[in-house]
Amino acid sequence: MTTIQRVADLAGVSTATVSRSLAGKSSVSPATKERVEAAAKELGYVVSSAASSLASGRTRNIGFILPDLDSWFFMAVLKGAQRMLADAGYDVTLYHLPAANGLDVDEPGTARRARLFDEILRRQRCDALIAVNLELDEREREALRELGRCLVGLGGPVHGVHSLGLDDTAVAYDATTHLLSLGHTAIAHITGDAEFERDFAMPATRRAGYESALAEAGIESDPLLVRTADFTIAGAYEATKQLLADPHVHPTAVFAASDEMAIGAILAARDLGLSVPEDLSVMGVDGHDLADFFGLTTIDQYPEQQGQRVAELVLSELAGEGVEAVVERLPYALVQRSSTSIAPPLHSPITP
Amino acid sequence: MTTIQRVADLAGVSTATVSRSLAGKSSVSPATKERVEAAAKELGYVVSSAASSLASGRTRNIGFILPDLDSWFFMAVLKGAQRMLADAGYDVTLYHLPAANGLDVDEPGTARRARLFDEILRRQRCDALIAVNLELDEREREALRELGRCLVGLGGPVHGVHSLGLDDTAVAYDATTHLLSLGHTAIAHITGDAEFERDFAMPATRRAGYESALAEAGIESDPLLVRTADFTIAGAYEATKQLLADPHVHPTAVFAASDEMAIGAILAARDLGLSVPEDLSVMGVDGHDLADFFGLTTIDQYPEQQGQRVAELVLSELAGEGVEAVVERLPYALVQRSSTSIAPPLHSPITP
DNA sequence: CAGCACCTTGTAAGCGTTTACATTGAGGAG
DNA sequence: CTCCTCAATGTAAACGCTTACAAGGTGCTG
Repeated sequence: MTTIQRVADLAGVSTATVSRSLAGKSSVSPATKERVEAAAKELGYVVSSAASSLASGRTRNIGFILPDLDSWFFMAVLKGAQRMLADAGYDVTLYHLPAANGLDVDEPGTARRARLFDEILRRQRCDALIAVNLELDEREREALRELGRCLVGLGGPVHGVHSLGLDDTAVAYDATTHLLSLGHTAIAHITGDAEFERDFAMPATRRAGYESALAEAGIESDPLLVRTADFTIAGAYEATKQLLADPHVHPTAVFAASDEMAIGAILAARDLGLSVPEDLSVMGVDGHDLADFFGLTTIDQYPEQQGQRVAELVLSELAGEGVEAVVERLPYALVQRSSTSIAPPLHSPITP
Repeated sequence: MTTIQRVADLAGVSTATVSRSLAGKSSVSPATKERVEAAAKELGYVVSSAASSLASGRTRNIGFILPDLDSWFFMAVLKGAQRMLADAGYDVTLYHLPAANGLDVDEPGTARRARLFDEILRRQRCDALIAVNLELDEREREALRELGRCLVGLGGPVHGVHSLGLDDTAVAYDATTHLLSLGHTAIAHITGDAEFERDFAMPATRRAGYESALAEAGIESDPLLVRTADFTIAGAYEATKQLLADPHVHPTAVFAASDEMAIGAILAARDLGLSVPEDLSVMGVDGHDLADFFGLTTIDQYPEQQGQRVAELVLSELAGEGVEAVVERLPYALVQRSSTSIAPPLHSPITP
């Protein structure tokens, strides 16, 4: 182990000067700094993060808490954040927060969740926490507050904390309005099931946006046109099949709450012999890698940039720059591709 | 901050005893242990990881190095590993290792890569490293060796290091043999481009397995039947379209090197008006979440279990149990679904 | 030329644990 | 009863760095 003492000896200065030098503090003469750097390089010296953390109270590590490791969206966000943080010299430690489904308190997921708040995060391994899409109960919120760490939420409106998020109502409103402007009136909505997704207010919010756009257009919203599924291709595929097979409704457009769901909808339509967009327009939300491939019209929310942005925010807060905005709305944009077009003349899409 | 001293005071013992107690060392009387635990709980004491690391040299943190954050496969592996490690009390820190494409040395990716080896990993933040699918050059290998940390590779055969991996030749051989056994003789192969994927020996290995199976069946392999693309749905989609449009070849089956590629192949076939499996059998490798949805016959390599397994290995090595196997072959299994069936009578699939 | 301000550097006191070693006391063997 | 062993605990020295504070110089001002 090459310690700071060795570097100090080689450079002929004290360890304090080495520390200051390497930390880029101003009060070191250029000549000394150069000598120190040369010595450090020669010895291949790198600070020990444990010692540094213990002495300074800073870890140069950011915790990234997310509800799922196998969702495309979260990974895109993580990617953006990781890159920015790494470039700033921060490591990223991953914490998986299983949904607390509230049903079964003794269930392992709940125990894991409690453990995260009671032990893991309290080990002081992180300077700051980024929490994606999570809704906390009061006890958990309190636990985080006690940590006294910088905490910023992305997506889920973490109460009383800096957070970034889409204006989900506006997003859904805009998407629906796009379909309305194409002449669609029977617009279905595929979204997540609010019951199951306790950690996740988004489905309800998006649905509200969808309904308000309809209302504004003077269209009464039909509960039969709203279907729920989990946020997967397969889930939406099933939901869409059922929707399209239902003789009581004849949607000419589907607004899905995520791109993966929208892809499921497209595949379902195809398998029922419907053409997209001739028989059915489909749009999603996200800006998924595959959106282009499927020609999917979508509301792009630039997930990778979201990650970057949240990282920036954390970095500037750590740098002591007072960040005022407690809630920041993220940008989004409608990207028009080939999965939406003007409404076909009214007919039952199942029997062309 | 509630320190160990406070706990010691409250329990009426020395800090040494508290430390021993909480670490579960044997030489503490049950009565004392109980008192210490009660005190710790009352004060909500949790050890400071920095102090503990500095004193003990152990970090309780594992580094997970991977070439990509947006590949389904890596995330599945990560998920399995993260869960197992978290349950063992370890945190997981993510390191992104951009491919060193060798072309442009000054390119930022290369700089980032160098930095990872020269600085980041040397900060001693991890007790062990798990490296997924990466090929190192000599300098990098040396850098890792110098770390003196436990290192295990998954996938990419990290030279001279414990590693887990599929027998890619056997996998491809078995897949191809499956198609042969269904009567196919014109079997195409969609795989990664070995040139571009410098960090990735797998495409070549799988291709070898594919060819050896053909050879064993007395079939001469036709270079026109082998197409390359990046490992994405979209890439394979294009490659498959070109393959199927090529008048010189008439494949009745496609073996794709990954499930995502296989899905691309299925979608391409559909878009050309071919039915899967009637006109074209398709199979992949991985065990993708979506394989079931697409009825994809595949060789499941249980990525999540791979993550668990690699985590287990690391944990037992850290526990000091001498692990002997330097290379461990991972299990896999053919899962037959509806995307493969017996070969159709010979004809050009493009003009039925 | 004294006095002052400021820049650079060194000194040394932590930071909160772990752990080698010393100490104490109890129980068992002889 | 003495001596030895061993279990349980305490003492105190690291662990490798950061940083408040002190000290020494330099150059300027008046």
